[in-house]
Amino acid sequence: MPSPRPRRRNAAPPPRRRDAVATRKAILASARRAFARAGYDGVGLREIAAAAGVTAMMVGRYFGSKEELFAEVVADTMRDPVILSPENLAAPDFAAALTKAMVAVTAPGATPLDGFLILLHSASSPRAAEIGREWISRGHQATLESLVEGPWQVERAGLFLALVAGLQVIRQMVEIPSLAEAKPAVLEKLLKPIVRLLVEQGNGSVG
Amino acid sequence: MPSPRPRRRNAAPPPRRRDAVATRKAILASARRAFARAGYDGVGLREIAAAAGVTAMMVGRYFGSKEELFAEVVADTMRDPVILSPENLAAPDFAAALTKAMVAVTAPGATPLDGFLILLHSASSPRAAEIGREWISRGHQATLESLVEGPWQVERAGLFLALVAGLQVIRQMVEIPSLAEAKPAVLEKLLKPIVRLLVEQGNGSVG
DNA sequence: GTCTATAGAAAGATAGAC
DNA sequence: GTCTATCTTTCTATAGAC
Repeated sequence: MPSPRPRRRNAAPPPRRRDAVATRKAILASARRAFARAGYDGVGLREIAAAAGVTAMMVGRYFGSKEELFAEVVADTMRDPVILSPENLAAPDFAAALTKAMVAVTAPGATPLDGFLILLHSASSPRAAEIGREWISRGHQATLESLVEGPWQVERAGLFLALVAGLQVIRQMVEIPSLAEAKPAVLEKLLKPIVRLLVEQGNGSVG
Repeated sequence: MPSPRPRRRNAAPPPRRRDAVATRKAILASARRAFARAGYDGVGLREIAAAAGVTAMMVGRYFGSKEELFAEVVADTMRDPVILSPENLAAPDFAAALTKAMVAVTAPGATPLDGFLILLHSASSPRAAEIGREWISRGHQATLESLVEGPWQVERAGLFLALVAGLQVIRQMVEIPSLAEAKPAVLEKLLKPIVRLLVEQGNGSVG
């Protein structure tokens, strides 16, 4: 065997196609879509990689493991809140603004709130649930507690989170027609007084 | 090899230990616990079988497949509702009764509502989600629609379901401390007016 | 009726060529 | 930096002994 490797010159190794940062970004975006749709256990690294245009091995190379990839995706989606956004919090009637945003982002097919959705779909994995608990507790729960007026801020902030989670479960995850096909205006009308009860003052004398 | 099978007489084949109905019941109970804890994808047939004291093969023998076993477990848990129980529906102040039940069954560690919990944990499996959607739509949603007074029964019934689902997500699945460690009395006090808004009449003029 | 043993597919992770 | 190929484990489902 005189020439075992006659393919190419040794001087100019061809840099395949894409650079590192673009590949990493593509994998992250693909993983975000896949986890939101099928959850941590419901999707494989091969599938994520294929949708990103690379092979499964690249995922391990860039993120170490599936779990680390998941953690990064969650961090990415939780970074800028869409319901508790600065604009909504600064609105004159922020209960109304929160309600409107809540209905919009939990619409079937809507993806802006996929951070929450990823957690809901992935809660069967203990490790995934723990990652999500950290983000919600230290992020959204804390924001809400400082926002809610009146007594029992902690509990009322938690109930607000429960309401958002429940809407997402019924409308996006299980897709029960009663809410999945409901008109946004109707939902807003029904939800607004509930949100008011939770975030505005004057709820200490009920019951 | 003169006597290849000298173990036992051929006249009295020993019926191992348990009868069919007891084994089936044990498998069903084990599967219910396992699915509630880890979801459809999060648990294997081996684990379910081991907790029931049998081998994985028996599960296939009694239920055909994992999916059929799951469907039977869901049917079993959905059969008698614990929040929408006849007693609660017949209570003088049924909004208060529903609220109390809602807080009780979504307490961390509580398992009476594991039908819902199983679905939440299993929603990443498309087939499991579909099984759950059928039960909720035709069962609880229908019951609620006939119970709710006033306009928009469909949407308000759905919102009630969303509230229960959200409580279960936050308190049992993700276990956010704000609600998981909250006093039941506080939660009842905060939730009662919300439940009233949803199930009692007179909510057509808000907004 | 219950078991051991295994087939066949798919998962995550890794080695090594180029 | 990217690939093909493979290791190891784990899953569901099934065949066959007793």
